Amino acid sequence: MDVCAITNRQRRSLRSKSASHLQALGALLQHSRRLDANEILVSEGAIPTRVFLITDGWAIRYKTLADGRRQILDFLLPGDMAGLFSVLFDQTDCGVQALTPLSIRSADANRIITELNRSQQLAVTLSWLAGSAEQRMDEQLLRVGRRSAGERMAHLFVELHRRLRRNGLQDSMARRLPLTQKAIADHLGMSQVHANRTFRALVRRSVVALRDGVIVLLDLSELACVAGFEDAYLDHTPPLPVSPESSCA
Amino acid sequence: MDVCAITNRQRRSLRSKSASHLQALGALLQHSRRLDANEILVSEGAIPTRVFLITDGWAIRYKTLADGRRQILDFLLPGDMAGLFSVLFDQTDCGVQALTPLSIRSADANRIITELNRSQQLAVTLSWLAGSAEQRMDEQLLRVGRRSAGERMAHLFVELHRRLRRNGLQDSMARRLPLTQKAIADHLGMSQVHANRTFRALVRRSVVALRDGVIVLLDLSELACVAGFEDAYLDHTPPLPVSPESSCA
DNA sequence: CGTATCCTTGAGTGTGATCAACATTGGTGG
DNA sequence: CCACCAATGTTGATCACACTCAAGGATACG
Repeated sequence: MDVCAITNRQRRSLRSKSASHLQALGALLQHSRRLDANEILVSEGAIPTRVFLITDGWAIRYKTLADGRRQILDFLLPGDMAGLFSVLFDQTDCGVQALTPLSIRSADANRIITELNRSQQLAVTLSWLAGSAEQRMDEQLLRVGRRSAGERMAHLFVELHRRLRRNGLQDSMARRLPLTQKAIADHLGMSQVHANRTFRALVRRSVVALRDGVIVLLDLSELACVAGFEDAYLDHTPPLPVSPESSCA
Repeated sequence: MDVCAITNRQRRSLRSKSASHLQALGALLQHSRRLDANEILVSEGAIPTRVFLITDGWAIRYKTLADGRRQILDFLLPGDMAGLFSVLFDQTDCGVQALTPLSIRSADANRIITELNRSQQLAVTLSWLAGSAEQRMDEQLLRVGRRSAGERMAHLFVELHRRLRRNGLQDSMARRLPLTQKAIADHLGMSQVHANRTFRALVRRSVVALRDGVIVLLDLSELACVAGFEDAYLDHTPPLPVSPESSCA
């Protein structure tokens, strides 16, 4: 009997249990709310008090420097959670802000901590979410640190498309990204002007377009090619049970 | 009674429990081993089979692109763990390599998974470690994305010093960084040549020096100043129980 | 309408990359 | 012990990618 096979079975079991407990975690988040675009959910350095689930719209996790330079660490899409790890600490290390009008559900940090102490599985689920998040951060770091501007942007677009699809959106919807060029710039570590020029270059190659202020992905395989996208790094880390209609899009 | 105070008490309790379970986790890692510099512990894309604790020496977590460009995601110092989150997935998203001669202790992934299913607290501890790691990654992303070369390098040095001290090293030892300029470059997203020039500039200001191939930090407060170091982002995330002299202003 | 936000484009500048050469060190084998 | 090689650090010259500054156009909103 292969040791590795045993491990894999255990992993699968861990994962499916986590998936079901993710539902349980979702059930804790009762309180619904809507926010306008640009509204701040969590400010940098605040004391964490609530945990959020994005049910509709996009948000960002970000950090800023004293002189105003901003880095968008991560985009939060429908189905993603926010503030989950900060719950364990006294201070949030980054802010969270709505990028579009937003629908969220949330719960008090107390509630989550209590539950965390009680439920074995919730804790495992949390580790698992943390692991997924870290994999994304790793990829993002490689992107910013070692790829050219064009590669960075194409790569980001492909990743967002995959995440949207995985979170349950139709392909046609997953191709529509409500991003400003400033936001892209702040995520990819470049100036807004340069983001524009880089974007224009992709438009000229007909792989993307800008329609009504929304970025539309036209040619995903060409985009993946430009990006030098190394496949499947997202595929083995589904944060939600791959149920047909898992989300609330 | 302030809700926030309750939360904080719960947090503290969670944290101290995690701290003690970190010891327990360490106890699981029985198997000792030594490696030469540059030896690879985990190759990229491998199936995770073991979890490591660095007991002496430095290692790196890294990713590479097809054409050889490399990004060092994180430095692993004595007292740090590796491979802990990958255990939950089928594939490691990054490689781990010794930077100096290395002493490690390790355990089989099976063992960890089994324990994870059994021990409530281990899972919480894992989440907590994941949270700390994520905070570091966030800071690293801000560094690479939004800081100038000089700021980046100074900031990295300050962070490494603090981490070394927090992991229990004497100040004089924590000022000695066994880094090649290529490694620094690959971590900060710049060329080796530029890393050299940037480093030289710091040497000229007498804040650092190179002695016997080891980088020595001379003036930490000046270094923090050059870095625009925003204080204390590491201080509230001690991975070990907060010992009396944890801080170093 | 005036103001704000975002996109677009041009011009000039500079940070950082690339290429190349050389010094120094440490290790290896003849 | 010396010759050789592989890493690493250092420096110069050249060039390109990306930044800043600036200005104008489009759209939305009060």
